[in-house]
Amino acid sequence: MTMTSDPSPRPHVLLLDDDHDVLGANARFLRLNNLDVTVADNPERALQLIKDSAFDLVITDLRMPDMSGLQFATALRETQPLLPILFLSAYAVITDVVSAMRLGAADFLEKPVEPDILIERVTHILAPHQRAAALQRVAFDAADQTAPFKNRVHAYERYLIEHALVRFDGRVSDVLNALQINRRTLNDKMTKLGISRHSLKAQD
Amino acid sequence: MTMTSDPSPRPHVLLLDDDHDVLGANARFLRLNNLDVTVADNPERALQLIKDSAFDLVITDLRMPDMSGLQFATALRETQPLLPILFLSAYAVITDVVSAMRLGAADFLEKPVEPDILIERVTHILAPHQRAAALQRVAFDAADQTAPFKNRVHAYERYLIEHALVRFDGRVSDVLNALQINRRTLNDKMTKLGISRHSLKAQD
DNA sequence: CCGAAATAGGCAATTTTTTGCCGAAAATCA
DNA sequence: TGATTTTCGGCAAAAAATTGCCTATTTCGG
Repeated sequence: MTMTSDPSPRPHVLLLDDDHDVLGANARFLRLNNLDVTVADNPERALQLIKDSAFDLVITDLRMPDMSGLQFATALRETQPLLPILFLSAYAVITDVVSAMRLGAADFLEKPVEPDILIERVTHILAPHQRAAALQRVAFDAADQTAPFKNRVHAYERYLIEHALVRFDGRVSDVLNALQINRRTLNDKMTKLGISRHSLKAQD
Repeated sequence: MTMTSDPSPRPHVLLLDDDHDVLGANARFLRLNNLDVTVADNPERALQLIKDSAFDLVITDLRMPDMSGLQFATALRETQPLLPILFLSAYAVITDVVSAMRLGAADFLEKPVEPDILIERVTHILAPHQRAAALQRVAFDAADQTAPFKNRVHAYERYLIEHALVRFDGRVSDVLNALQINRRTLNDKMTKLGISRHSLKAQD
């Protein structure tokens, strides 16, 4: 799991809304904030676009004519169980929010949304440690139910350590402090689990 | 299935609300529906009760004087990453619902809640297959990023064991086989982590 | 009710993990 | 470059976890 020389370009965001005014305004604003934005004004089109290229985030309205945002998200989840989804809605009721979160929504905002708030939430969702949290769900939830207990615990320990190393850019001392673990113990675990701090440092 | 001489066949529910009228009314109604209900009128008391005995569900108000329902749930999740939580709130805003779901809430209902709806949701949450699904969704990653390494690993171990127990309806022998773990080790871990197989068996 | 099977706790031997201390190697900085 | 900080492995004592054996209790099916 080496993060070699990934140029890490701009995050690719898919924006879905049936209202062209909202669509244009939000797209413009997100682009101003250095995001690569693709727009769709209906769910079918959005699903098609997702099939064709990779996105880092999907932002969708909840109320749309053909298909609700929840139906769209359900369809999306069939092929993309991890892709972060941010819901926007003008007249959200509690049950919609509950349903959206159960589908694994990254966040849920009320329209009209303040541009500053939108950018703040989007940035948060796209932040490395947030993505790592999403990865964690696959890694351990969906993971191999047949693996022995010990292996699964070791996999989780590996995740925790790698995650902390990424978070602190490979600085062991910070990891020690964050995880509240003995230095010697951490070193031993890293050796045993085959973790190298060098391969987890940022490169730019 | 077997309703013979089970010492505690009825699900044990903890009801937390600072309003004594609401507390009494809901408790009475839940008891009429064959649930074993314990009440608390403040979060500290609730946390103490949970430390002392095993519950199958916690129902809590969101707005309370000393500590919000979200703070309460956060504290609860430190020791009980899997215990289903049902939130009730009169003036819920979207962000509260999002936060609650992120803490692994089983459901979120608006006050005043129709007794029939309440019972329907509670029954649904307590259904074995629902609990299994909740285990997969919430799990351990609700634990905060600042918790010590050891605590997080323990939370994960707890998750694995509780998940397996639910999956096999409390049959330890099947859990041993699935997790490929020594029987003695499993028993010790369950004791140390405070896991009871009885509270994870199916019941109706 | 009885007998068989499953479950769980006490105990002690064994194994593994954790920890502190030492010094060496590597990275960082002035 | 040289000084300082950070990282890391060897070693051994201490602590904790794992395991097997034995037995008590509970559960289950007649």
